Amino acid sequence: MAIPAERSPRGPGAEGEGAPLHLHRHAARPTIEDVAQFAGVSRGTVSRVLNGGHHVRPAVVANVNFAIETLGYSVNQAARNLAAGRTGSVAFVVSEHQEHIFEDPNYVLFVSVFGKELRRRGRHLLLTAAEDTEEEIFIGNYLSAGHVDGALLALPHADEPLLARLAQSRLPLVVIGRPLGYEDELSWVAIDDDTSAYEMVSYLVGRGRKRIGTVTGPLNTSGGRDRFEGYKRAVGPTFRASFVAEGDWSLESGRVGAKQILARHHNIDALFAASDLMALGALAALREAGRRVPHDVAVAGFDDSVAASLADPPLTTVRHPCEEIALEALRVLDDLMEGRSAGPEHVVLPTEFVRRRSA
Amino acid sequence: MAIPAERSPRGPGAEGEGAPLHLHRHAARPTIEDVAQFAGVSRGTVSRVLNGGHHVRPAVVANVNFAIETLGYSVNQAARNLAAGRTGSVAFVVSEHQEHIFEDPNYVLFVSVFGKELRRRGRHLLLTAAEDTEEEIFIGNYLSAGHVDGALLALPHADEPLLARLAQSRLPLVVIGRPLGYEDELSWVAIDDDTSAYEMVSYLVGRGRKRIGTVTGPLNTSGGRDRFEGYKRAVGPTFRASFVAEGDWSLESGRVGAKQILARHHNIDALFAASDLMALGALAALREAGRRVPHDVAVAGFDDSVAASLADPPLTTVRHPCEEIALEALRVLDDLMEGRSAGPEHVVLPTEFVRRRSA
DNA sequence: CGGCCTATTGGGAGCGCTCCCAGTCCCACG
DNA sequence: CGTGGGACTGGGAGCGCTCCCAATAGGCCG
Repeated sequence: MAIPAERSPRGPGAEGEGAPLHLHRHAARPTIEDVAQFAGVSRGTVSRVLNGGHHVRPAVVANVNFAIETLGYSVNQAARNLAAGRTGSVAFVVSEHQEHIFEDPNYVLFVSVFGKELRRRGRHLLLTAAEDTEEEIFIGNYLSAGHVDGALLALPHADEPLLARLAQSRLPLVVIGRPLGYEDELSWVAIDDDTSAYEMVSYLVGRGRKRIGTVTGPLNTSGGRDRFEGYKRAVGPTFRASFVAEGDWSLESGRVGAKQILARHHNIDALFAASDLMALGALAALREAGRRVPHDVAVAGFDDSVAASLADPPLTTVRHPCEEIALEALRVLDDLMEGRSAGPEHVVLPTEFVRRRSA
Repeated sequence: MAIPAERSPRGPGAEGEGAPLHLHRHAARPTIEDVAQFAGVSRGTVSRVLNGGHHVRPAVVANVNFAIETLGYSVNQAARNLAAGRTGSVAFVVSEHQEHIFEDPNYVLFVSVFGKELRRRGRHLLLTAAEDTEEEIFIGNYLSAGHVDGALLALPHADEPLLARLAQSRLPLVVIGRPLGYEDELSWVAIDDDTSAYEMVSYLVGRGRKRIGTVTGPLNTSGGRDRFEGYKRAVGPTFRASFVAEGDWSLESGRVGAKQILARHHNIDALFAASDLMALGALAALREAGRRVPHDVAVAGFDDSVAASLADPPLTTVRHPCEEIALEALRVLDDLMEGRSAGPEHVVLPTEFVRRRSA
């Protein structure tokens, strides 16, 4: 019942000879019209209920919902998107080489949260990794061509041509992390890297550590730069460049960086790595050099990724609220897409000091 | 030009008073009609060109393509999907806990390949992780409700209720890896785990190793089981259960497993881990136990993931052709979705022995 | 040279929604 | 009791495609 026989076949042809085959494809998913008929209201009313139920009597809302439940109706996104003039998808753009992406648990977490949340809103997540400049151009074109309603960007490097391109398109955009050079024009969600790093290094100082080295993130990213600034502020006048090595967030770069510093100052008593992964690398380097952690050298990481608690010893680190960042970015993007926000929005989320055994 | 003034506004209202505002949204993306007009053909012809150009004169095809290029036209997926009666998306379902997923580079590679390839075909990738039974039910309903055109499954465990549920839905489905218990009814793409493992362990035997331990994958997965079978076949009558520890693919389980075997047989001279990650863990355990690799103990992994070449020493392993598997799975799924295949299709892809320094 | 067949082409119908204009109904107010 | 106005509803129009039927244009055979 409620799947009326008059659901007309595709073309005008082939009437009366028994139901045309293509009518049965997929057991005829019910449409909004079926629901309307079942509930004894009009298509318009069902649509209203589907979209928040405003201006519909509560009793009618209940009726319609009952019909929806009974018929097992679920909205056809394609039709909705076409009618509403949107695409129904949001892109998540990362510009990194694949090896790095897979290494970084944060990305995976972002993807997971974005995917789940967007599905709840009847939207899709489009994953795009810009591995080289050519890809970036393709992506830029693709995004500007109107295939997506908005985009979430995680572009660590400051010199992104993609960013410049997208900044002037009208596409709703939210950047994860502070976009160097576009802080004012674009919306972004980030943490206070500087202060977080400052607090961590101050903690090391407070524990009596005197010779504190650091493996920084890439200094052309806001995260890398700001965490380094925090470190400098905390060590104060004792700062010396020979205590610093620049890494690229990766485990390997942490190992190499720690080795360099160790070669220059065999007596360092603490090491602040700007990411957990690099801290893991540093841990390996220290082990190889025969240093005990935290007894000889205290090690601090950043991110509080899964790796941090699995490390040996578990890492003292700064919790980077990835999930909250993801949700907040989504909220800002929603506002942008629905035209609810006046201008670029900037959100800074708090971090949290996590003390474990490495420092 | 070519954006004709007669593109009618939404409703019948507000004519003649200058163009209604909403006409300008997004700079009016050109439609198939605009292209048709520009090329001097009909909508139908443009559509034909868009879909392969069959039954259209080459000269006309060229014309239409020129128009498309000139106007910067790109198809509106929502409209296409609605008209074609499909959803335009494909789900990739993984059932694993998040920590494991992020640990496994294979998944990330799959996601990347699927995403890129599907985008090329104008489809979306829907990522869904079934973290618990409740989630599985939700996903099962969601998929069966007709929100996707097909699904790719990576469900390592044999006892998947989700699998049972989906197996009887009419949804086109391709499983990555051999689905224990559903080998015949479902399509799948896999490698020959048994033979690959057999060859690897035979290699160890051929190098004169006599006491070969193994850390297996979960024995309720086809991969774990089959690699173990290959190991048993290769060691032959010298097989003893005390040389075996069951792992769960994770690094940590590799370490634990190796330690167990080491405790029982302090004189093992080779170790076959059913995954690179577990081999990495085993490497750590051996290092802690003061064994040199490969001098004292040869170590072999499986997968040839990025981790394998970064390990110290680099791992001798079996290359698992992830990318090829992904592409093949997509092809099979395409066939299924387009109704081109008669029944379930089964593909077994070749692996490759990769010799590095660990064995 | 006429008729038949096939390769092309045009364009009507419709996919399942959202939007929005016109009512319709009902209640408070004067 | 008449009227204005707000809360609800119904349903036409249209989103931009694909499908498919009918129509046209050649090409080939007898």
